[in-house]
This record gives sequence, C-alpha cells and structure tokens, in this order.
Amino acid sequence: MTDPVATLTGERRPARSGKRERLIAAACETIHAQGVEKTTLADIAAAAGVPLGNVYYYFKTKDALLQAVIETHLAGQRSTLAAIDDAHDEPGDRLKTLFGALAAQGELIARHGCPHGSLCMELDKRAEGPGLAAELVRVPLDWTERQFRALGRQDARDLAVQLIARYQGTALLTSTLRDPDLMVAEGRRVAQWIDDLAPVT
Amino acid sequence: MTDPVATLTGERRPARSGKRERLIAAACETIHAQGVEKTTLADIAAAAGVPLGNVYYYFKTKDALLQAVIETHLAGQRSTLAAIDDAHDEPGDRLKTLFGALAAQGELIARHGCPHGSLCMELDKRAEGPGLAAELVRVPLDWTERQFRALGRQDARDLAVQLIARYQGTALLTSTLRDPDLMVAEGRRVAQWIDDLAPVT
DNA sequence: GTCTATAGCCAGATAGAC
DNA sequence: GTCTATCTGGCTATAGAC
Repeated sequence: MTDPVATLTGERRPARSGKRERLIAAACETIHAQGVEKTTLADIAAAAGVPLGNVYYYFKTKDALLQAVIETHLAGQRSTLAAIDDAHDEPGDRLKTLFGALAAQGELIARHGCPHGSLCMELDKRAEGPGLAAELVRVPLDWTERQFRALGRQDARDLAVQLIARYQGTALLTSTLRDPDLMVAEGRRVAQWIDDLAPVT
Repeated sequence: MTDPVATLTGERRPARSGKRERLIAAACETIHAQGVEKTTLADIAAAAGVPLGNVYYYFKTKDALLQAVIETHLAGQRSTLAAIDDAHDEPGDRLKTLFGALAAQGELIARHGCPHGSLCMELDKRAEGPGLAAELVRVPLDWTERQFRALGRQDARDLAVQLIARYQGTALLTSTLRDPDLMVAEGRRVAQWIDDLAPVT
C-alpha cells in the first residue's frame, strides 16, 4: 500500500515533484508576512508556482494546509533544539545559543514579527482556540524549563515563562516599532541574565 | 457650521441616539475577541443592535471604523495614565499601579490576549504597516520611560522597553496557554523589580 | 437619519477534461 | 496527477424608499 521508504522519511506517496513541500514553504512565508486570515489560497499557490485548483489535490481545505504549516514549524523547532542539545553540554550555553539565534533574527522580526507568536495570537482568536499552534510556545517553553532545571533551579518553570515572555514581548515591540535593535539589545540582556543565574564555575 | 458645545466635547453633530458610540464599543469588543480580519461589519452591527446598512451612515468604510476603534483605545490609555499621574506622585508607585492593573486583567487576557498588542500584531501585517495602532504601544512606552527618568535612571528607555515587553510577552503566553495565573505571577515579579530599581527612601 | 434590499466582488471549494 | 473553469456563499459597500 504505502512505500516503506517514503513512510520512514515521513513523505507522502508520490512526492516526485515536491509540490506539497513547495506549497507548505510558500504558505509559511506568506502567512508570516500577511497573517492567516488575509492570506488566500491564491496567494499561496502563486508563491509556490502551483495552479490554484491543484492545491486541493494536496490539501483538502485551507485549514488542512494551515495545520501542515504548524507541524512544519514544530518540526523545525524540535530539530533546532535537538541540534543545540547536541552541540552544547552546559544548559547555560544552550540557553544563550537559542536566544542569541532568536535575537539575530531581528530584521525578520522587525518586518513581520515572530512567526510562531503571531500564529498563536491569531489562532487564539478562533472559536476552537489555538489548537496545535499552542505547541509552538509549549515546545520551547518546556525545553527552556528543562535547561533551568538542569541548572538546579527550583523555579525552573517560572524562569522559562519569563524568558519566553521576554522574547515574545520584545518581538512584538520590534515589529510594531520596526526597530531590530530592540531585539539585539534584549539578546545581550538575556545573555547577561543567564550568566548571573548560572555563574561559570 | 458645527455645534460649538459638541465640538468642545468631541461629539459629532447629531449624536442623539448614541449609535456611533455603540458601534465603536461593539467593534472594540468583537475585534478583541475575533481579530480584525475575521470580524465582519455584520458581526459588529448585530452586537451594537444596529442594522447593517446603517453602519455606513456613521463610518464610510470598515477601515474608518477600525481607526475610530484605535482612537478610542488611545483615548482610554491616555486617560488611564493621566489618572495614575494624578493619583500618585512617586514614579515607582505609578509604575506599580499601572502594571498591577494590567496584571489584574488576567482573565480577560487569557481569553483574547491584550487588546492593544493583538491589534498591533495584526495591523503590522498590513502592507501599509501598523499606522496609528503603533501608538498603542508608544503611548504607554513613553509614559513608562518618563517614570524611569523621573527616578533618575539614565537607561530609562531601555527599562521602559523591557517592562512593556514583559507585559506583552506574558500576555501572549497567558492567552496561548489559557492561564491567567501567569499574568498574576508576572505582576508580582514586576512589582519586586521596580522596588529593587527604586528603593523606598 | 434610518433601514431594506441588493449590487459587485472575491474567497474557498468542486467538477471534470486531460 | 494536473489544471481550467466554475459554483456557491459571504462580505463590503451602495441605492433608494421611508
């Protein structure tokens, strides 16, 4: 029935032309730039170079494509965090690496905000609630909590909430005021804060 | 030409039935709950108890109504801040009063997020940019900066950015995770932080 | 000033030829 | 699998009676 290799790699059956992947990538970008509600399937199809009608071969509804976008973001987050775990042993280094990388996205955030935060905020307003999108904050939140716990902090959860909140809040100011420097300055402060919490021994 | 009294009080000419005000109030609530793009004029008209067609007597376009909503939020912010200025002389007390009041909105924020922050984020994604909505963060930001400056802090602007960012970021986590306690806990931490920065003399 | 009816447009989704 | 043409519904905005 299903191609075992494709199943293992998480691919769908045909997958020759990569249109499905192009559609998801285009949807990620367009939705980040314009928001979920303002982005039409025609926008996404055009950005992906796929005829409108063909979109429905890959995704039954606009919402199905949106779910795929969220899952793609989640997979990206997980692999980023796993890579940081592999590259660094010290929890303090891991935290600084993650938030340094986020701060380096200042220009992107100044233009369209944090892709995950804005998705959460928009989907929050749906009757069904944020659904899977809430994982976009829970995944980094839980990871951050784990790092603080590894540092021996009893208040690891609170610290994690503070850290993610600082990033998300700064991202909102950065995009509203169109000032990437806010993100850079916050990155420096966060690094200092982590050093104060986890002194080099 | 214009009624001088109505002009002084900022009212429009007729203003007998208060429909204009009801429409703006309904728009504020509905937009906060559903977002700008998902909210239709029919939603707003129904919430205000006004027939759809009549909306256009008061507002030429949906966007004109949206601008009125933003201006109403701004006027509310300014009067809140002015009231705090009047009620407290110490900048530290003023800051704690404002952020205590924000933290007390936990339930509301858990349901739909910060009304100003979500408006900014959504309007950021328009081609024209956030426009007037950016004032919704600039006004409290500038006020907060003034308080820190009155406390003698040279880094008043940075501290103000941090404080507003903490509030906005916590609001995003509060609504995404549907947990009003996050807001309460952050309120306590902010009060402590301000006390540490501005020790009672 | 108020309200009904509706025009005009554009989005999501489908049908069906290739 | 691919793509054109089109249906259907809902939204902004207007016309025009009262």
